[in-house]
Amino acid sequence: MKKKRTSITDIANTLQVTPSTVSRALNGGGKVSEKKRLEIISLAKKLGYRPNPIAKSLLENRTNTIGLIIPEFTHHFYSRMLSGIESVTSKAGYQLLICTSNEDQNQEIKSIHTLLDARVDGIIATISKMNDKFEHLQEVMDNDTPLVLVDRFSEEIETPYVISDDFKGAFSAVDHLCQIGCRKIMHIKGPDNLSTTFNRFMGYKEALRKHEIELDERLILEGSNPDLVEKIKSCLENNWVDGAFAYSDYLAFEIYKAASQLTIPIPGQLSVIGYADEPISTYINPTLSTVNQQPFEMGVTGAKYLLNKINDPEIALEIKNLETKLVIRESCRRLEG
Amino acid sequence: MKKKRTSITDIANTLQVTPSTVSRALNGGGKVSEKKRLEIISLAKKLGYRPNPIAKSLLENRTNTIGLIIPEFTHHFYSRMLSGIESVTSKAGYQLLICTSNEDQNQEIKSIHTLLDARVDGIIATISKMNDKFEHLQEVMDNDTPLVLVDRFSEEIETPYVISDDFKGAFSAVDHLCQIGCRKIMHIKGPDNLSTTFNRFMGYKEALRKHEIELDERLILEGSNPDLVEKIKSCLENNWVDGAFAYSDYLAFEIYKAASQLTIPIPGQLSVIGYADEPISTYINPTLSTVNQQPFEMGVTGAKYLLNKINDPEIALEIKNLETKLVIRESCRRLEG
DNA sequence: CTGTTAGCGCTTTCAT
DNA sequence: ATGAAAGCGCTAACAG
Repeated sequence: MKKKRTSITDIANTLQVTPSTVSRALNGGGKVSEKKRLEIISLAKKLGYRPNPIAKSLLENRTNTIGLIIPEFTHHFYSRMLSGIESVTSKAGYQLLICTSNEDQNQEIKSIHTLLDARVDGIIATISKMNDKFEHLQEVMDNDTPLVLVDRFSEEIETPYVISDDFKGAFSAVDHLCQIGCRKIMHIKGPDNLSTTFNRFMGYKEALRKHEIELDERLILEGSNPDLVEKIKSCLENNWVDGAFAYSDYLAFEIYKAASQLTIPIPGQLSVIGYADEPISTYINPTLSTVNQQPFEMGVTGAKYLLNKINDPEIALEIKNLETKLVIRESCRRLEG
Repeated sequence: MKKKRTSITDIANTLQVTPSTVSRALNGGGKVSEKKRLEIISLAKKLGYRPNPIAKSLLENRTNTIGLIIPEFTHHFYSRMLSGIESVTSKAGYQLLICTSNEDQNQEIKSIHTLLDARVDGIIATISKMNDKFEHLQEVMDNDTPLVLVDRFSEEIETPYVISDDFKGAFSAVDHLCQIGCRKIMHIKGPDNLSTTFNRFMGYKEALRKHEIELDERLILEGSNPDLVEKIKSCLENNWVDGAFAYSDYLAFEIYKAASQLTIPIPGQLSVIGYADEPISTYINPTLSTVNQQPFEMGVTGAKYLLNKINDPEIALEIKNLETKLVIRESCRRLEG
């Protein structure tokens, strides 16, 4: 059985005073005679007294806890975001209650209820890929629990967001490819239904438009395609491609595989840019150019905003579109001739 | 301001019964007339009643919360471990309160107190690299809060552990190098003070002994050395080396760099094995042989043990030494001639 | 079957 | 300056 911790009443009893007095002495606030104050404080220290935040929570209707829902832990992106969030919340004296959704909306709904039940003071969440229900998020808002959504955006739910400017990020990548002379630029799309997939595709198209390159439907591939590598190879073999922009660094790596199988040199014949600046991009050969989304900053920004909203619920609703950074590495080179 | 949630008393009042009755109706236990029971349940549903776990915690002196301390989020190893832990705890209806130590013992101490204050039902922790104080862990045990230490071991603290069998893991790696004909095997050590560093080094030595290879001090390098790559190069240049075992996959990658600078082919002239099976090992070229520590399993095992201990504090103290798996990839090849 | 009472640890009036 | 009392939401022991 868990040992009973010393409570304010224990101190009160041994000192022949009331709990109220002890509470006042410990919290500095009220008036207590200097003598008693010192007595109480020293006994508290001796007994290793630590206030029970649960009792306080019950009283104050706040828990000093932030709930967090992320799809999973293992992508570097989320780890970094988590670090960013943690760095802010821990400094502010908040604890983190973390749930994962595994990209499953039902689990997301369950997690929301868990967090709501736990009476967290606020929630930071990344909605799962497949999403068609929004009542649970509405529930959070109806409950006046501050909510900040990060990374993924949905038209359906009106709440503060911290997202990455995928449109500009993709645009800058493809714009770069064009500037170094690519004219036949492949794009590998991300999962359906994701705002990020859509926006990166839009950025791609806009960059082509700017450079007056006509969109070639044959060069738009679905990342979820089971024989993606074969599809890529067929594009490469037919010499349809001199540049590629992928939805993620992992999908860019698939391009590497295809190119390697056909012994097409990167960046000699093909320049490639990925997305997210995952660690993989610095390990593969040649090192991969990519778009950094600043996930740590995203976490920091989201957490700070949430804390502000907790302290001032009337704070203006904001949608922060974080700048991305184009990181050029070995996988891009100006086309000769 | 946060909206007041409907409480058991609210239901009691509107239905002209007492809170006890409502409690009984909702919890199934006691005897309540069928009629009232249905009335209460339906009203509870209508009002969206959700029990307040905080009140229950106060009463029962348990929180259904597990505290977790890890060095950081971004290493794949910890992410996987975290996933393993989460998969168990969430299924068992426990929440996770997560703190990071950033490998700083003072932060670790602070985190322990945070978790203890939060009255978590148990703690899973990976102690930080530099550690010379142990009172905080003792405090946890004195407080009768079940504690399981994972990944890193310390003689100083007697509690259940779930660790990876680093000795055997290292042994199997170096044994393999010997079997494919390596006789001059370099080792790059991990951080001082870490049980894992020590044990992997021991495994290395034992494998050499088994194959009657004399230890060559010149081939033992410190991973923390700022000009590690230069040191490695000097070993390679002098032709002292035909195999290498590194404390981590990242350190193994340093060997790749050195070899690449000297255009020494891997695995043609040099076989390399890393440790941990981090994602990097499948991305680099050639793909890196390594020792998989099964971090997910480690998390699962630690969490299960902790839950058992929470339910039965008298459970026998155990030190689980998880098996590792040698993963052979392209970076190893039998030496010709 | 249902109400009363008490209490988990703490804070906050309101008296004294 | 201090004590008494009430209450946060819930459960459990005890009376009816």
